[in-house]
Amino acid sequence: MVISSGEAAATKPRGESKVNSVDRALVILEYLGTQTKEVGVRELGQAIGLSKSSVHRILQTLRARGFVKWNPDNARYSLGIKAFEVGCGILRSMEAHTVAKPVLEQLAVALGETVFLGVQDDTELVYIEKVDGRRPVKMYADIGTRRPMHSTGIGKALFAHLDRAEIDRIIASKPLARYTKNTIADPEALRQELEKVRRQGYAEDNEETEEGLYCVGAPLFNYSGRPVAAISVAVPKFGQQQLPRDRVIKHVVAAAQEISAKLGYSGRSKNAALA
Amino acid sequence: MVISSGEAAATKPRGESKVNSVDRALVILEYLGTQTKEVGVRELGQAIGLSKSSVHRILQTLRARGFVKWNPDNARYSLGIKAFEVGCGILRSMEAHTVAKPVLEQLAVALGETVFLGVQDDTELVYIEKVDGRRPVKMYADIGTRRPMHSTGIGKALFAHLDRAEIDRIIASKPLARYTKNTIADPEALRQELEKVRRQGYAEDNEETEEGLYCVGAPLFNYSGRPVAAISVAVPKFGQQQLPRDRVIKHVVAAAQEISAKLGYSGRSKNAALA
DNA sequence: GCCAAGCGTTTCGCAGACAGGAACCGGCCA
DNA sequence: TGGCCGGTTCCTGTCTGCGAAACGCTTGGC
Repeated sequence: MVISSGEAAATKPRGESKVNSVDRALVILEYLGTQTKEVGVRELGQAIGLSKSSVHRILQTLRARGFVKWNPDNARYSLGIKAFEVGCGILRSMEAHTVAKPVLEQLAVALGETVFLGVQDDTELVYIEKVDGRRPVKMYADIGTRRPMHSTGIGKALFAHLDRAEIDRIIASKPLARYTKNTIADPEALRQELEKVRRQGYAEDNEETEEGLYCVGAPLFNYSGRPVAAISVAVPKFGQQQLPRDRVIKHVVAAAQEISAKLGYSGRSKNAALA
Repeated sequence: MVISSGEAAATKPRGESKVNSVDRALVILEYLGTQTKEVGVRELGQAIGLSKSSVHRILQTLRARGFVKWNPDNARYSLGIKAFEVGCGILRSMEAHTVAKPVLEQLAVALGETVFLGVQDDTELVYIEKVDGRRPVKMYADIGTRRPMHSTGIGKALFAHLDRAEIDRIIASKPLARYTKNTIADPEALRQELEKVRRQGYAEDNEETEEGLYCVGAPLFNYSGRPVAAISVAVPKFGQQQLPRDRVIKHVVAAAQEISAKLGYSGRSKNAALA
């Protein structure tokens, strides 16, 4: 069923029925997820525009289920372990993660650099796994972090293998943010870059997200030829990094192909299969 | 509100105020977290005892915030990436995780076995990090998994360093489940075991959770001397495993002490500080 | 040692949001 | 083709959840 053409018109007038209090609870969870420190009821209410009592009542509910932790010493709230437990459930149902992890670990050892696994979420990308390399410094990104699709190795690797319509949608969704002087912030240039990435089968991020950081990303395909995730290796440009590009690229592409094969990918794309 | 304060209700003056729909939404999230496959509205409603329309309305709300993903092909629901993203927020605010991870990776390389990091959550323990060793088989546990405190290396290492009252509370909370013939299921025997663990500074799990699996766990203390987490190494007893116990124990304890030191632990316990 | 300010918690009456049965729609299978 | 199963939408009475205000408690300034 491909009704992508009229979906905007068809889905829009449809009842946007939602439950107010549930929505508020989710906003609270989101907010707590961004905070590294415990927060108070009032502060929380002010941050998200709700009355103290409403926030308090919802927090009690979240607490009763373990999604929120309450510190009896200062009566402040923070995210509970249950939130983590539930969120991790997604990894168990994601075959790509299970299959990819051991390969990522080999890759990290072979190259000695930090390796990432990421998936697309709407118009952005979320890192879902990270294996550190031998380098002491390694705070480029963390599991659960969100990044744009156009500036990272993983992002571009995924981006390039989407349908034309999907690419258009993402590019149109918001202006391409610029992070460094190398960031590709022009839509037309990005399209050309994606075309190149698609042809060569891997993506390079040459200080496009962060100064001094070079990344190589490659997509993972499942049995149906859909790009379900992507991996990347981050190589700092500081110091004397002897790793030649070719070597990094070769390893990343090989690892990606190994994972794709384990996911049942036979080399044919989704588009070809549907045509 | 009906005047219920007349008699027995006086025992419940404590505000048990909670928001019904939020609670239901959390139940839905919990349920989705346990499923590896997408579920339908009706199935979900039956599983948690709610009407189709209520479930649907809540799912729409969760979906709008990205906590739930909707598969347009089969119109089924599953956990959304946002749930993962939010849940991971807890790792960023947990110093022990950040500090421990590189040490765990060294440990995994040094011993070639799988290493875990876990924290206490009420009466149980939750794994929050895992670094695989070189062995091919390694499906003992996964990140986000819950385990009892009395049968695992990590669990006993944490358990042993809690306050007396806390130990009593956890033991009293539910009967000690037996998993293998070695599981310590007797409260008194467990107390003695914990005393031993506390004295020697590490915990051994000799096939107490799973047949054929030997683990060594050690606690991590923060600046205030509180046991905030614990690490463990799992060694399969199958095949020819040459790793002598002493070597595993030495490495685990050393790694735990290194992490504790980085967390500001100076060697004095919380109890001593309070006395 | 006092008072004031700020915090989290609790109360309470009313508005209106929510629950859930039932109808509707569309796809799948026999 | 007809029956079934599941998702979505509609509608109404009920009871839930909202938020201003009151309540204790702790803190810090004078």
